[in-house]
Amino acid sequence: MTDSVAGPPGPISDATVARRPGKRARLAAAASRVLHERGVERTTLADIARAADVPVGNVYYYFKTKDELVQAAIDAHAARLGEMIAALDRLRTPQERLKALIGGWVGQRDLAVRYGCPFGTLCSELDKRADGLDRTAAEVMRILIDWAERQFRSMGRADAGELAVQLMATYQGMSLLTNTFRDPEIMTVQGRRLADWIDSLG
Amino acid sequence: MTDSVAGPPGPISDATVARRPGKRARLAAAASRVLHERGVERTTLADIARAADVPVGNVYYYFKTKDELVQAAIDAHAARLGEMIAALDRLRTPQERLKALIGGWVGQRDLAVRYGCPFGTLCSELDKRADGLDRTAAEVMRILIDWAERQFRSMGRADAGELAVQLMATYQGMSLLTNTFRDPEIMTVQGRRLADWIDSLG
Amino acid sequence: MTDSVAGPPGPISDATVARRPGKRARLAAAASRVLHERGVERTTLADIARAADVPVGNVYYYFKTKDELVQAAIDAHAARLGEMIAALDRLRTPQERLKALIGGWVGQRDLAVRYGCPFGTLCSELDKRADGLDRTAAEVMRILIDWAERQFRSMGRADAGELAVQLMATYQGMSLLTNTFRDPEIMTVQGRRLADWIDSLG
Amino acid sequence: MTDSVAGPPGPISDATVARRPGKRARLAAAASRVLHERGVERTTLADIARAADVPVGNVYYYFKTKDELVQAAIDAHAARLGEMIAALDRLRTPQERLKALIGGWVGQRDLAVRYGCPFGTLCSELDKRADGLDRTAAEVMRILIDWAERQFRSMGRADAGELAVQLMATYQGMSLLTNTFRDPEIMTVQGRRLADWIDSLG
DNA sequence: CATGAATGAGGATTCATTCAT
DNA sequence: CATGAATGAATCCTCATTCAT
Repeated sequence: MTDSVAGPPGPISDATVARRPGKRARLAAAASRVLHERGVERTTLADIARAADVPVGNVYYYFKTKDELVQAAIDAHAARLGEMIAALDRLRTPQERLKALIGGWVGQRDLAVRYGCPFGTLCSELDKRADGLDRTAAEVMRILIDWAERQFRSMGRADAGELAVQLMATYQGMSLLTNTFRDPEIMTVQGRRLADWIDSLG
Repeated sequence: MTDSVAGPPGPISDATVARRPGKRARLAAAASRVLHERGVERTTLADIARAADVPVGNVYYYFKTKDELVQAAIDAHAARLGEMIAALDRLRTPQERLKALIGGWVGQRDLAVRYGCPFGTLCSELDKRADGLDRTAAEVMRILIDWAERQFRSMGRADAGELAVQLMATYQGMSLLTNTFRDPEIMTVQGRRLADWIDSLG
Repeated sequence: MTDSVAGPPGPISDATVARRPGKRARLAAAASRVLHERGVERTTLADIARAADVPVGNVYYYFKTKDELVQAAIDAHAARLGEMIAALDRLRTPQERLKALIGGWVGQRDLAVRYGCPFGTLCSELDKRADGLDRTAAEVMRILIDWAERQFRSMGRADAGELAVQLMATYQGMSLLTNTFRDPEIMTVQGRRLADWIDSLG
Repeated sequence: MTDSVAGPPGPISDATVARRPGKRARLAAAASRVLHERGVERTTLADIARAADVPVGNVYYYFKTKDELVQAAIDAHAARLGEMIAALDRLRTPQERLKALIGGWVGQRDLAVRYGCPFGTLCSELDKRADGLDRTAAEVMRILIDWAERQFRSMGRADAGELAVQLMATYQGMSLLTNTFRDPEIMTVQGRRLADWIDSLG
């Protein structure tokens, strides 16, 4: 999953990397950002190429279709998610970890105001497409829910699965409302309520 | 707001309605449905015309642009929302009303599985567009939040506003997850949790 | 030629005229004006119908095609031209008549600034069309040139025909430049030069 | 001004020109010709593409809108005008230069018969459009008037400006009448009269 | 006669994808 | 490997003209 955002296809030699450092990664990163900002359907390949400072015709050397670029963006999200989880796991208690997660969400409230949750909006749009990208996106979403479930479980909650879904649902919903009403306060207030809720679970 | 889904343009006489019963309304209804199913960007005017069984060229007699059709779909949502609220208001206590609202959401879980919340996905997509449709959609979303706030207030809650946002956010998020994971159980389970939460508020 | 702007088709009874006084004439007048302002190709039947305050569907009772409306506008020009010539003919000398003609042109300079010569722009556009309307327009243009030729002839000029063409050409050209540069002064200055030229011819 | 008819977009290298010799220029030339023949409004992009032997979809690689194609046609006129003026300036006296200009007009009388003055008809049509193309066209028209004014001034005429406008107006008008009456003789006769007039100015 | 409504043939424009060098 | 250029299928929208009542 992280492989596909690492380098060009084929045997990765130092020479290749030296010649074109991270052109593929740049495209994946640009795709991730632009797809969030403009939405999947409104984003053209030219948009992504421009954002990555890669000539349009060259994009197809790295990604054969637009779908593959979307897939790369999903993978980029997965990679970032992995890093985030690794960082959270360094904290002591599950409560701390969950509240740190929530804190991260609230910290990104300005992005939510403008474009909503980077991954939620993606899932929402991908559902309308015939390709199987929505399944891949679901898998990535599942990673975080499973992680949260583990936290709730280690807090001794028998309904850990339901709590994890509730946490993620509330986050997705508050991101959507924050975006709809262009109001960062929604993130702040609901984030605080979520943290209190975590504390109340014992 | 209901006007635009009622009849053809110009003065609406009985004769007119008798001659062409609800072609405009049919288009608005079709727009509402198809936009939900396929998403705003992927829906073509031909799609809507076909769904309403109206020749493509004729659509423009009723709606001058695609945007106006989207607006009509928003208005249709607003109208349905108005009816729903009127029905809910016939119930005795705010708790009953809120739980009836939640029950309605859960009852529509199969739709959520396939396409997500009809209005949330619309808001999410409209945000990416330059036109002002997202503002109109926000107003409609506001209506239900304000209604919920009134219920919480009449339950004596000082934090009624925050509770209303939380309720709506959770609904939006659980719809999104239901859609993403194609799992109606999410609606059932989270709906039950929401109802319990209402009861717990006293 | 004037007949076609007078009344509805079929036997013209007083009753008919009384019922719908000048609806056809109103359409012809509106066509004449709007075609000048917007140009033939950019003018829609709806534009003309609106300007004449006649329902769109009703236009076809009076004019079966857009071409017929253009023809009616040409006829309206011819009618006005006839009246103008009749008025000019009441003046004493050919010099007076020609200079009155020029004075009339200069008096309409604000219209020329905005839209050019009503008839010249029409001739110019009609030439690009496959229909025979350009021939009709040419006939109308010929009327005024012939009239001018008669004036020059009665001034004793053997080259009356050439002078008439020169007069009309200069008028058409100064109208075009006035319109292109949006400068009414061009009409005033060149009008004065034309008048001086008339005087210089003896 | 000549730039836009020179080559494809982006930095113009010899290699580029070698690879695709003048496709953009071909489109501009085709636009210039077809717009004159059919008029701006009646010319479709497909017409121009066909005349340039370029696939329709490819036109947009060179010109983002139809307006840009019109602009390119204007620029092509400006370029030709520049060449013509350069050639005229090689003649000895202003009288010779002006009469050579008139001679050129008369030499193109067959084109005038069929379609009118290439630039005058353009100015006439562009005036009806909301875009700013009419202003650009006016600038090009101004170039020739200013040049003529310089000739009249170097002939010692204090009213050089008025004379220049008169010259251009007469040309525009005689082109229009030539086109309207489909009579090349008008160009010949009025051209001779213009030449005589130049001589009479001393 | 009157008129709101219907119809379908274009026309401009966009864009994912492919190709030639 | 790189890249400007090419391609054609869609899509939104307009409008003259016709129709039903």
